[in-house]
Parts: sequence; C-alpha cells; structure tokens
Amino acid sequence: MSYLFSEYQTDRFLLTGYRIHDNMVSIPQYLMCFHGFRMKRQKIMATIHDVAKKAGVAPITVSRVINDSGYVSEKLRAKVNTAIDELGYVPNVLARSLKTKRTNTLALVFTDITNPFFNILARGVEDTAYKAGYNVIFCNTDESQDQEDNYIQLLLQKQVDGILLVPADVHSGSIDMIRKQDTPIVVIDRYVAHDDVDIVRGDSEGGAYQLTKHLIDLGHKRITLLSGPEKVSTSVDRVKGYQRAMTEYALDRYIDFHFGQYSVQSGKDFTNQVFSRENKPTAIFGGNNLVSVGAITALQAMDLRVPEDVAVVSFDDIPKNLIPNPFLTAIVQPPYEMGQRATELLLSRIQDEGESPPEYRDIVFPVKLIVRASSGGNIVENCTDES
Amino acid sequence: MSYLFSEYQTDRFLLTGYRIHDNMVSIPQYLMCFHGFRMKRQKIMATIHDVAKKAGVAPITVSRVINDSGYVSEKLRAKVNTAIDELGYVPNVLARSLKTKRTNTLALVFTDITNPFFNILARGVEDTAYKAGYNVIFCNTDESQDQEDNYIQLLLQKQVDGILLVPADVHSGSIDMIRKQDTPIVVIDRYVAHDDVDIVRGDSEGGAYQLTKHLIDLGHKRITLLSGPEKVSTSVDRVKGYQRAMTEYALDRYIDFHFGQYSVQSGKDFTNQVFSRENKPTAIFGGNNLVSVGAITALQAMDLRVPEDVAVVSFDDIPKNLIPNPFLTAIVQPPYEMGQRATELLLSRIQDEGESPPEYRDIVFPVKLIVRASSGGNIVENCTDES
DNA sequence: AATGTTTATGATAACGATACCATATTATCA
DNA sequence: TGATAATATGGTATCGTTATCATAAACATT
Repeated sequence: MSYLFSEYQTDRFLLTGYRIHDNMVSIPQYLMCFHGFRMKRQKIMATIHDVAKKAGVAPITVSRVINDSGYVSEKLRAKVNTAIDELGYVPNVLARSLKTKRTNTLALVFTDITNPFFNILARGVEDTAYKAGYNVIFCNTDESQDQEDNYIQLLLQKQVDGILLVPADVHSGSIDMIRKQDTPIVVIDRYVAHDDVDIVRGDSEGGAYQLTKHLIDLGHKRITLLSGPEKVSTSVDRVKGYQRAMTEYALDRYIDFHFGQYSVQSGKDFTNQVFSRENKPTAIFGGNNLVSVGAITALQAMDLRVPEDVAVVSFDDIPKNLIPNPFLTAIVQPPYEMGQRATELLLSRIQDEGESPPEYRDIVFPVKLIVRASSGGNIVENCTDES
Repeated sequence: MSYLFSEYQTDRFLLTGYRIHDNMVSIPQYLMCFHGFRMKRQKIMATIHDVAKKAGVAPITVSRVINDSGYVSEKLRAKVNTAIDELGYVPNVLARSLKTKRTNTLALVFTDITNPFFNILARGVEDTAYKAGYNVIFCNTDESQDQEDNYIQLLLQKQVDGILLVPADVHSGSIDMIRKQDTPIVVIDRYVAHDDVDIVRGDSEGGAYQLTKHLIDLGHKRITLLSGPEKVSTSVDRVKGYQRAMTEYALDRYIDFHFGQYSVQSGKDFTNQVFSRENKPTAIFGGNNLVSVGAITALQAMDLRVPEDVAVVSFDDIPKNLIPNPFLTAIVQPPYEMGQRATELLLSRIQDEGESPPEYRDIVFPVKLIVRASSGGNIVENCTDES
C-alpha cells in the first residue's frame, strides 16, 4: 500500500489529500479535489508566534500581554492586541499547562449525578471552582471501585490540579494512587481509612440518632433501618447512630437494620422482605432519600398507609423545588455548602502545595431534623414555606 | 528583597528552600530544614525518558509500549513495563495532546445540573463519553449568555475536542466562537438561528399541543400557559403548540400565555398574578417541571385544590425515583437518550473531522403524554408502576 | 540470488507555550 | 553626577510527548 500526500494551506486549514492503493504519481494541488481524493481538513490555529510576527515583537511579549505579567509598553500592548484580534488567536492552554504544570482543572468523582444530594453538591463545587478560574470534570462511579480506579488513573494522566472524591469504599485504592502522585485531594461525604487526606462530610451518626429518637419519642419501638452499602462510612455511621438511640432507650431487642444499596430498588426490596416477616416494624428509617422513596412505594403497594400504618423517616431530603408537597420527615444536610467548602479546601491545598506539610482536616457539617407528615409527628412546617 | 534558593532532589520531590529578606549566604542543603526555611515541595514526576533510560531503550519505544502502537519485541516490552512499574510512571496526557491535538475531553455547557431533566441528560452524556474514552467538563450557565460566552472561551482554550451546548439564547454568540475555531459542536434541547450545527432536541411544539388538547378534551377552555424565557426556542415552541391546539378547537379568545423563567419562583409568581385577575383560568400549563411545581405550590397556598379547582399539566416530568406518588400529568422527554444521542453524534463529528463537509442534522425526539391526577383526567397509571 | 515485505528500533524535530537569564533604556535618588 | 532601581524587550532552553523519517535485521517470494 503506497500513499502520497500533498498539502494546501488556506487561511485557516491545512488540506491534506491522500489516496490509497495508487501509483506514486504527483498530481497538481489544484486538481486534487477532482480526483477522488479524500480531503482531510485539519485545523491550523494561529499560535503565539504568528501573533508575535504580525505585531513585530517577540513571542514572550505576546505572552506578557495575554497573561498581563511583566512589563509591556502601551504601544506594544496595543499592537499585540490588534494582532490577536485580527488572527482570532486563542491561547493553547495545553502548551501553557505543560510548562507551568497547572491545568486549572479539578475533578469530581462521585457516585451519581442523578441523585439530588450529589447534583446540588456538584453545583456547589462547580460554582466555587469557576469563581477561582477552574473547570471541573465530572465522573460517575455508581459505587463501583473499579470504575473509580479507572477514572482516577485517567484524571491523574490528565494532570488535574486536584480531585474531589466520594469514595466507593472505606479502603479506597484509588486514594493511594492519588497520594503517590502527590495530587491534592479532598474526600467528600464519607470518611476513609487514610489519615493523610482532608474530609468534608455530614454528621451521619448524629443525624441517625436524631431520626431514631424522633420515632422513639412518637412511641415507636419496632424501627427498622434500611441502610446503604456496608463498605461506605455513612451507612455504617447511620447504623451506629440508630443503635445508640435504640440502646439509650432500652430498645436493644428491637434493633433491626440491613445493609443494602442507596437506591430506590433496595428500599423497595428490603421493605417487602421486612414486611413479609412475622414481626413487622411500625416504622421504617430510610438510609437515604432514594431508599425512603422506595420504602414508601413498596408500602403503598401493600396498601399500607404512611404514616397511619407505618411511619417513615429519611436521611437526606428530596429538594423542595421538585415536589409541591414535601412529605418526608428527614435529616437534611447542606450539600451545596459541603461542595463549596470541599472545593475551597482543595483550592487552598493546591495553592499551599509545597508549603509546610498540611494538617489534615475532618470537617463535619451539622445536620437538621425536619419533621413532616411521613413520620406522623408534629408537623412543624406546612407545604408552602419552610426555613 | 533578595532571595536565595537551593535544591535537593529526593526520590520523588524537588525540595527548594528559599528565604525572604536575607543576606545572600549559602547554607548547606542538609541544614536548610533547620534554619526556618520554607520548604517548597515540587512534584517531580517520572517521564518517558526516565523509563526509557531505566529500560535501556529509546523514549519512542516506551511510547510504543504505552500506546500499543508500532512494533515492539516481547523482550523490550517486558523491560519497559517493569521500568514503568518501578518508577510509578504515569504518562503526561498534556504533552501527548499537545502533539496529537486531541484531548479526549468534551464539554457540556448547560443551564443547571440541579434540574432533573438536565442531570439525567448529563448522565447520558457522561456514560457515552466515558465508553468512548472521553472525559466531560460540566459548565452551568443559569441561562446567562455572558456566563455561556465565558465558559466557551475557556473551553476553546483548553482545546476540548467537542462541545455539547444548551444555548441560553437562540442567537448564541458563543456558537460563532466555536465555529470559528472549527471545534465540533452539537446543540442540545433547543434549536438556534445557525444552520451549521447539529441539533438534538425534543418535540416541544407537538408535546405542547398534546398537553393542551388533553385539557381541552377534559372540557377546559380557560387554559393559561406559563412558558419559559422568550429567547429560548423551547419556550416559543411550547407556545406555538399551545396556540395551535387552542385555535384548532376554536378557543382563540381564551389564549393566555406568559413568557417567564424556567423556575419554581416564576411558576409561583405568574400563578399568583394570573389568579389575581378577573378571569381566572381553570387550568394551568406549566412550561417545564419546575414551573409546574411552582404553580401547584402557589395554588395550594391560595387554598385551591389540584385538580378539583384547577387542573395542572406540565411539560417535563419529575423523575419517578424522587417521588413515591407521581402526581403530575406531563409530557415526558427521554433526557438520558437525548444526551446519549447527542454525544454519539458529537463523537462521530470529531472522528469525521476533515472528511467531506457534514450534512447538519436536526434530530427531534418524540415525546409522550403521561396522564396522572393533576389534570383530573383518566389516570392511566397507578403510583407503583408504569411503562 | 535478487527483491520485497514485515518486524524492530532509534534519531530528530516538532507541538505552543513560559521560565530564566540577559540586556537596554528610562526614571529616581543620594 | 554617578549609582541604583524600575521599566521594557528579547534569546534560548525546555516542559513531556509523538510524528516523521531512517535504518537494519529477519523473513518470504519469485
């Protein structure tokens, strides 16, 4: 297989004609397009050199203008700027990053952007990052450690300046990779076995305690907790808080919790399972918002009324702007603020990089109990307004 | 201000000590850390050259191994791989991209990740991109053209391979910027005045017609449409579909629509406004899911029952997994599939880049009417399961 | 035996920017 | 006035890769 190619440079394109399985006959450029060649349009972008030449200065001077660094006289600055406009010059950040070793890109690796808790958190991250001049790459892991590892590897290769991670597992292997590269990282929502990372999370234990106590105060004894995956710290902490409350009120023998998934399906499945038993609970504690929705859906399918027949409480709320009638008694965390705080912390680590070794922080956000109809408690808010 | 610096290279770090406002006295490296110096730790990453040296081959051979390209004997391949492992080598994708002109990064520029329609769409984008080996940068514009322009500029500088855009305005200036750079782009959810871009969107006109007809079939005459911003094609199309239905059924004189925002607040405000008039509507058509929620919230605050006193229908649904009792009669679009399709199209454009000039496509997804309680129509689904 | 193809490896020059150093001019100060 | 500092500009090397070209041995083909 032989090939020949030839180039024709226009204003903005480098046209490269090539032809497969042909004799090595040179064909005039102007004829190429009539000879069945496949024309390959290839972007030709103006570079800093082109601008420099057009403005009659050195490339470095152009660099000074676009970065507003160093000294440049008004005269040259104007020349350079007109050259930039005329050529439609766009700086190539890749080349810059290669030299400066900063990409101004962060990554948010988390479970699922479809979950309101996480997309509001993501919004907090993005807003904060943007204000500081950073872009954010989003990665959904669906709680899969493999997926997480893959993403982290890719991101490290991309030289992101920092990573925000909601780890799929308390023993996250990907964190080791990140630490080995010495890339700044902040772990969100969950703690991990590592002691050399910053963490920003909500008070799962305390929140679970409050929710459980709320049910106990309403007279419930048989309270079943449907928690998330056991490998995730929030699931474990919510169990702990639940256990503490149950024990404190001497309800040890009624303790009943299940590790599952943070999903609607898991909520449905475990609810069905629990209600097929002899001793049915009088209250369900959903490990997160999706589990709670699943539980309620399953209960209604069994013709059980909430809260009259079974009370339901939830860790994490459904955002108010998505439902006209908030119904769930829930522990709410401030996802936006958590994303914000985590990003600020990450950015500060990026800036401090190389300073004295950091003192790693474990920032725990307080949570709030909001009582609504689903628990059958006193309704402290009506459907139109709240806090 | 004078400074001095000195370097000490360890296994993985280049330690640079420096001190401010001091005499130019050289201090032995091993003493630096005891003299109040601020140590600047700077990452020293193994490069392809280090690997090459360690394996006793040329860098290009290492490149062949990591890219699995060209010919490499098994012997050298093994040597290179062990060298890579020993050094913990991670390829620098920046440098690669600079040379190959491909970043394997896409960007999704849209209004707000917090809106379920868009975050499900985003999920479709991310999944599809990941499968093809691409990462996605997410950007929220909040319907602001300025914000959109800023983002686009940044993204072009970052040399993203392609852009998925939900434009804030039918006359989007940022699209011109993108076209000028010849970066592939697919416009999502809305059409634009440009004829040189691909578009993937839902059938707003047809959906609005169906919703309106549904209300008319139920006997409603005074139907008020609360649409989105006038500068957005979906808002305009939904008005058109509404008008077509109203006209078709000779209800011209009841036509009443309002351009506003695609937000809960806008839904509330316009509902309040409309119901403070003499001629109150008997049905509200929410221009999107958030507007509908706002409308219902406002109606309930006025002690009006839905659907008994006022019927409500919505363009776009609230995802089922967020609410146990779907209540809204709605037109649903397939956001995940739209994201998927748009990304596939974008990727094909990226691959074809340079081939014969593309035929631009306007892909319109069909939409589906789901009747639930809020319109007071026949309820074709119960709360537990559907389609 | 002469020729061509496949396999295997490397040298060199980019990609598009900035860091670092050098130099020249002008302003400021003792 | 001479010395120092601030302003202004450029040359060169380099960031870490890969594209392109060159070379050579091994193998296959006629």
